[in-house]
Amino acid sequence: MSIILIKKVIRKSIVQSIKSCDYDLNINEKDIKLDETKNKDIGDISTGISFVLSKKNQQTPIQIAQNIIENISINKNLIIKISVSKPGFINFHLNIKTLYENLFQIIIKNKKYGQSSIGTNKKALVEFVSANPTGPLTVGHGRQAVLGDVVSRILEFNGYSVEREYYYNDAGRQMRVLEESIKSRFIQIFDEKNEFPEDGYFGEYIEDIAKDILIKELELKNLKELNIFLTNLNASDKKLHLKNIDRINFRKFGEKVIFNNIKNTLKRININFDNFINEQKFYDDGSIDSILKIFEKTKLSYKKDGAVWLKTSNFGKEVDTVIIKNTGEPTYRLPDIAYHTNKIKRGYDLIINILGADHKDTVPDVLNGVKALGFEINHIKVLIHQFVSLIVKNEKIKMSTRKANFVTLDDLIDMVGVDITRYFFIMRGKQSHLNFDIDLAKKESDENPVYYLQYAYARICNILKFLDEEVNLELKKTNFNLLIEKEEISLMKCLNCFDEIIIDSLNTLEPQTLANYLQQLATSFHKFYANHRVINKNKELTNSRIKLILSAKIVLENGLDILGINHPEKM
RNA sequence: GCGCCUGUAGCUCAGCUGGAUAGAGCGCUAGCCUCCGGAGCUAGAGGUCACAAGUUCAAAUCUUGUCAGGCGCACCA
Repeated sequence: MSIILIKKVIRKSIVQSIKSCDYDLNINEKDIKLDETKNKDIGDISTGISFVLSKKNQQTPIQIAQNIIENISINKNLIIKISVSKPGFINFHLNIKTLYENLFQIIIKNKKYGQSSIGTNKKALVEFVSANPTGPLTVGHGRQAVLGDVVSRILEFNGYSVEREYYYNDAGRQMRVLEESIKSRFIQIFDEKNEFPEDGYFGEYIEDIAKDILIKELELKNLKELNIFLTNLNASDKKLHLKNIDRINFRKFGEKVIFNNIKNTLKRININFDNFINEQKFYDDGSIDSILKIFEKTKLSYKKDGAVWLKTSNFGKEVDTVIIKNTGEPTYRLPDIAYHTNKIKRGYDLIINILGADHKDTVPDVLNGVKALGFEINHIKVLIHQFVSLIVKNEKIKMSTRKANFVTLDDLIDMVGVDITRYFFIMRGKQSHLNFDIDLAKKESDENPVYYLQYAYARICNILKFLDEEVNLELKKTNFNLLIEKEEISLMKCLNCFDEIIIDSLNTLEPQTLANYLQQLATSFHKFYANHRVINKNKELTNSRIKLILSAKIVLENGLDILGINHPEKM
């Protein structure tokens, strides 16, 4: 029986016992907090409920604990022993049979082991990355990309059918600046003195795009040919080439190149989006107009200084917010509201939006706007993650695509590989302000914790290769009772917790919970491996241990699959 | 100035719905392969859990204040 169900049984038994002891306290099962004990000699699961009870009842915690365990009735097949310790804890000792039974379940269920049915027949939408195509994805985007993908995988493991969605805007100010930047670099090819826009995109990729455009214009094959062409150019030729510049669509070309690059990068780290949604859609289908009319009608918006304002002060904000500039152009909030109502109308059971900390303050505006339009928003979850800071020569640098002080996600993948890239971002909580030191990343990549997990997996695969044909591996004939060593038991206990970890990561949507668990599991396996031989002269014991490591293999595999990390059989 | 996030070992970070002796990796010190992979295992050094008060039987965890850092507070997205 899984740890979740065992805990349920314990809670129920405690509540019944408390009632039969006539203690004065209204307590239900949810109030009984159960903890894993650190020291397994004391017990496996403990509770401090006696401390709570001793307050209203004139007895010491120890006395209460004694009373509770004297009056408790609990299935001996699950809990073999209950004890009281020091100031008044009640400790439950698991019956080892439950661990054996769990191994059996793991092997039967295999890839399905640990899955819950919470999301069965439910649809979820996860929106993430959503970077406008103004430059390559940076390690900053990488954090969000991996977080979003793993959140999606957690949902899928729990039965949800998930759509991954990327929302972008290729019409705003950013894109105009991009266009000017490319154009300026293009002109600079012929006229070095041409001024580059002060707030332009300074990255080298802009020059590359400009050159690509020229290569295409001149119908050349590659950069080499272009360089030859340019060295042979005289002054009057240069002017000639700048003459036709207005018919070139710099923005469109740039967008195409950059978007391809972004999609490529995502593909490299095994992230595949189902939908790409362009903001323009909501102008075209009239939803922005109709929302505007509703706001006007319900007096949630008003005109002032030539602009249209949304009364965000009605939602508890200090000031109102402009939704249409005096130029007649909407700010991003309006299409965002339209987009979110569109998400809701598409009928998902769960809508997740992953955003960087810089967007946090806009969330209430959008959600309140959607709510004001009469939509239910309880099934929308917004996950905020903190930034990745770049450490260069021991100094923190804020990454900016515009200022071109960033490390691209592609560079990171080139340096350390896909698995370490993914693991790097999910082994830490999304609220941590990550420091990314590129030199350290290179240096540590050989010693990275992700290898520790993969090594455990590869070791298991390797052992299985040495199996003697004479060993009877029939599951029903397996004598689990032979697994009694300390390391075997702690490995089995670890395996027993997987389903709880899964539920936990579903509730919190924090992937690092799972990453931490897998580290523990790998440790537990490596310790077992170091102390005991799986394949040994005793064929019956060999079979039992094979079942144990097979279970570890299955759980490692299921866990790594959720994290989207490979588990090679050889390293 | 206001709001949100963070401060834990030399470094990078777990632990945070309060529970028993605060953990991991890297780095440092010393051990362990006749034997299924030493990318591993064992032992050790290293901590006023930023600081201060409070709540509690119990605080790294909750509350308040202070200090330090990140991010917001646009007719940018």
